[in-house]
Amino acid sequence: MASTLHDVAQLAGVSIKTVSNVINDYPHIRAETRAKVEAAIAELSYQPNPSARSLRSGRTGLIGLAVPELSLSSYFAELADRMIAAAEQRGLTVLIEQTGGDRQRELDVLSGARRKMTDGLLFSALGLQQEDAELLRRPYPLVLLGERIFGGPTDHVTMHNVEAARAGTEFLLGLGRRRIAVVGAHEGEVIGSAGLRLRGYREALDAAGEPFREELVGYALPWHRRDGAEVTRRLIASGARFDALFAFNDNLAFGAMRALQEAHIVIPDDVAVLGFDNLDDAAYSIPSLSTIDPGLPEIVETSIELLVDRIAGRLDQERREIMAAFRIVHRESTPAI
Amino acid sequence: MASTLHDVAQLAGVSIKTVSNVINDYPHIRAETRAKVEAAIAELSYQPNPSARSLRSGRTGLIGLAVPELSLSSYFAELADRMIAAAEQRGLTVLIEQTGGDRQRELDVLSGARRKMTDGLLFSALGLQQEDAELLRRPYPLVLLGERIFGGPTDHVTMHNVEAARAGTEFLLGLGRRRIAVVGAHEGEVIGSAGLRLRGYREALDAAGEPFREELVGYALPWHRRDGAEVTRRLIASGARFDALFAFNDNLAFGAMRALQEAHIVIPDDVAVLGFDNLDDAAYSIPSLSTIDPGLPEIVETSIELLVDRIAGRLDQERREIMAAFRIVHRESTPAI
DNA sequence: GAGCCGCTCTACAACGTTGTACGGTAAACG
DNA sequence: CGTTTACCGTACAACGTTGTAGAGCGGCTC
Repeated sequence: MASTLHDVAQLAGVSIKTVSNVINDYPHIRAETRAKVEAAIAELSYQPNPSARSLRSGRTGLIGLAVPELSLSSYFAELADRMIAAAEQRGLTVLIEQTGGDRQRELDVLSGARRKMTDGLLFSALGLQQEDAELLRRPYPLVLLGERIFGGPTDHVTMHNVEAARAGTEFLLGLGRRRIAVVGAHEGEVIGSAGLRLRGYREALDAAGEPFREELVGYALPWHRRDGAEVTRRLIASGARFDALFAFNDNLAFGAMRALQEAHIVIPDDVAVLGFDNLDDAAYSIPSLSTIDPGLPEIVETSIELLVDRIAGRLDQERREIMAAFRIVHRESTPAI
Repeated sequence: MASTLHDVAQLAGVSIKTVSNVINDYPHIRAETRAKVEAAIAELSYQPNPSARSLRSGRTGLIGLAVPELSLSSYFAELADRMIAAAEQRGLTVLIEQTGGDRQRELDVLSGARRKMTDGLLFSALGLQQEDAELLRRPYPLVLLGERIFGGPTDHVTMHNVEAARAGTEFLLGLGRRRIAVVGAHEGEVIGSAGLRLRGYREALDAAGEPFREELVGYALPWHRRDGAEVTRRLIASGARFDALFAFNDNLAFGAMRALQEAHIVIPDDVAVLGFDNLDDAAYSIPSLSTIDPGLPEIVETSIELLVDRIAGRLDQERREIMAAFRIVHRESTPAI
């Protein structure tokens, strides 16, 4: 059924290598020869065999994208969606691998069989920790995403977590809110989205001379909608008073809004709500969610660019750490100024 | 860097083919030899080269999953998530391709370069139409998902759209609601999720002796949250009265609920809302969404099973059409009985 | 004890492609 | 006019694996 270079060469009356040269845009081919070959390719509707090509060339045209999961966290679905599109523009195919955010499965991804079939890996870690940094030293192109590890041996694309969380908190303070609950903290975490965002929150409080109130900190792991709802229910039940709520991602915020409304707390009058991620859904929740936009398009373009660069070039050049620009998106869950 | 069968063979003092036999669980190998080989494999941390393997065997271990998109429609993210996990259990890797629901891009997927690097395709079409059925006749394993084409040349896994929509409508009628708006109809569509669900809706009305009111039909394409909101706003603005709303998917329902609440219409007292898909989010919206569960796990398992079967076996055996079982999930957006 | 069978292992070829080396021709140069 | 240079095309080998065929050996059957 499937035709090969050999068939095309025979039909066009040239050598097999000439057909290969035509396909690979080798410059020194007579127009006449090229036309003959192209006609033969069309007639046989020839398509190169990618396995043979990869075997010979050492490149598969595949890149891995390791994420915790596609559903539940819309953030990773949006990330994957954009990554697939961005890769396609560069002639690459994305192969998605789900880790569940589990440390062991993340380690498995790093050395699993799929590393032999991809040219590089975009690695969005959630279970690894700063101490695991050296485990990222691998003999293949690897770009790290996320905020679990900093200063590791690989290129790294991330966001301004501390600054953004600080700006978000300052934004809420600027609205006159003084008792700002947070949802999504992780017990004892220093590095990682939760730790960094909590740090930004505290910095803003300190700068404004507001006390840090432990009773307003809601711990949640993982960061799904249901966790946001549960934590917020507990905060409400604890009797702690708060006039704003900063959720460390939009999913948590959606769940938190749910819990607030159950308790007949009015958003934003009684409690202003701010999220983080600017998911597509944030514009369509009820009320629509004010949130921090971490610059996903920039993250996607940059990380693919870095990976492509590593694939093409040397693995030993200096590592790069890039942070995307953020901005605060003001919607209905925070009062108009 | 990477070691080959050759290296392992040399280290173990056996032939290259013996190593291959060990790896592929060929039964007739002395325990002693096997141990030697396995030690050598471990020492060199040998991993087979998938390109060479594919070239020689004709199998890549990859299967394509074509969906319209991963973000925006959580349904496809959940589908992809489960499909990746189900494939993994069978030693397969899923390669996701996004078509945007565009007919031309769907056709491109059918004959694109990726078909040469996958052993089969799970194809969730949205842009193709019944007339395109014959275009699905392909020389590779192909399982069709969705409801755009019926009776085509391939295996097909779908859901009971008509029956489920009818049951959903009867459920609303059973609550005493008589003026049931629908959101998500497609102008003139007969086959396709929208057409079939509209048919189920009409069948239920007919059976109950209720008139079909054209003014209660909201047309929406695509089926994103924003479309549900827009259509519902128009329905409200038109002055048409309705006491229930049946959205043809959950995203539309979320958008519709948003529009209803904007207009201070109380759910479910003034208007009961029913969705379709049972997304994870449906349990966490405000109010939580009653919806029709189309049996996603069954769809995923079945379609992978069919595809694996085609890959392993003959392509010419009779085509199969399988429908997953559905059920109605009762939550807050419809009144307690 | 001749013949047969099953077990264990090996040699060789092949999958379809691309890199290397080189042969030949025509144009450009000194 | 001889030599270099650019251009166009080819032959061969190699990428790492698995299928096929078969060799060698021991034990079993009759």
